[in-house]
Amino acid sequence: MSPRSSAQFEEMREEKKALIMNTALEHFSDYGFHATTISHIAKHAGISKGLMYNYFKSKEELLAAIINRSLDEIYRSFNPDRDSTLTPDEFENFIRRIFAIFRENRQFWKLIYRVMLQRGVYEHLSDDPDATFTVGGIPLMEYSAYMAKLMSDYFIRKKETEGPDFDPVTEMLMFSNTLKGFALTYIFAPGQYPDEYFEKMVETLIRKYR
Amino acid sequence: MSPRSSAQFEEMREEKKALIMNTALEHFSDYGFHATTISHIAKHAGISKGLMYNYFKSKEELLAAIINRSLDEIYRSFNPDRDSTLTPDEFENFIRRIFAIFRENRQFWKLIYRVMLQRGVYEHLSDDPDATFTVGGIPLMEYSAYMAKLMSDYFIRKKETEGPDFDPVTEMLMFSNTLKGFALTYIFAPGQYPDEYFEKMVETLIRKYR
DNA sequence: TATCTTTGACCGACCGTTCAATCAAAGACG
DNA sequence: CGTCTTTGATTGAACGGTCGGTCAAAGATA
Repeated sequence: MSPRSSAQFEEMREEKKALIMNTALEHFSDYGFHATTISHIAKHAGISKGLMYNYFKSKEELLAAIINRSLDEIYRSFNPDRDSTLTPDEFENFIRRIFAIFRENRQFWKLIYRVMLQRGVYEHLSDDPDATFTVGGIPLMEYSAYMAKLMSDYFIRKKETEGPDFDPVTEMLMFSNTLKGFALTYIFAPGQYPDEYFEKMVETLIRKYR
Repeated sequence: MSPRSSAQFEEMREEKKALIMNTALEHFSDYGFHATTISHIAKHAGISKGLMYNYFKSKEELLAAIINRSLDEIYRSFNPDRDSTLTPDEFENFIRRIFAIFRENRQFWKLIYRVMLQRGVYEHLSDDPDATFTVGGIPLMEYSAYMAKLMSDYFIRKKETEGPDFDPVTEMLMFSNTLKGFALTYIFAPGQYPDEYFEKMVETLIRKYR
């Protein structure tokens, strides 16, 4: 370690890593993990194949780095009150944030859908202790469970104001799967409907499930 | 072509093709197209690698054959009145059939989700004129467009009975994306909820959108 | 024997990964 | 300032391995 290598050199290194990660994200999310070759990523990033391995020790570590970076980005922009229950206003805000996150990180979500749905890739990543995904320091699985609980509690509490005909489980499943369906359309076929439709859908979701 | 090869030999050949296709479907849908090797399929089908090429002239032709077979199966079990409009009863029946089709052809739908969402694989298949998918003789795209029209008309007609507050476009998008979300859950995480929940969801969908 | 089916060794292509060699830039020295 | 040394980023040929696909030959059948 030479003394000059501290500040600005580290920064340049991070910039280059980011360039590689952006290029790789584009390719992974469009073509999938297996179909994307290191050579393609390198060529599109404007560097040689070998240099890739000065920044990431394997193709899989590159993938893990991309996922972790995006998870952190998302976490920073989306942090509903923890240790608290969801108010209707917070619930409404949650729906809006979710759609915003899909809009701002579309490529990442494409990647996630493909990788998570691809048996083998995700399992292999899970086996590697260095690649355990975290969201704001919390293991991803734990974080998901917490969010699910928050949501579930919200619907259970709604029963008190909505009357005895209200089935919280059914309503929550309807809500979450509708969201899932819109996410899929929005991520993989954003041009299928005009943008106004998606905005309208947000309002409809809020009206129906808030 | 030997003279005796007509009836029963052709039948045996079709049986073996079916065996290969079933095995391949299992592997493609679980691991994806690229990650599945011809050798694995052959081994699991109990034949040699070389013999695969007596039945299918390439890995991609094998994939195309599987997709076409399943499309035909589905078409035969699911043929709502053509050249006609959808009545509420037919609409209800449509929802039930959709879920039944997802249940009966789960592996095929896993394959479809993965292949269709994977840029490159589908494009390559589309380029091959021999691999143009058809449903009951009709090109897949044409068939999809027809079904979408049928559905769209149904919601437009509903406006007459539901009053002026009813927005057919919004309602149809809510419906179709909810269905999409449930399909995704049902296909990729069928164990996430007990079977009764899915049955309940069918009834809820019918109640809300019929 | 003649014909058809089936095999698995084999091929060229391409994959992810490695590493010896290169080179521009920054420090050290005078 | 000019010259020599050191550094670490960068390259691309090369490697071991695996893939989809081929084909000569052995097996099965009649």
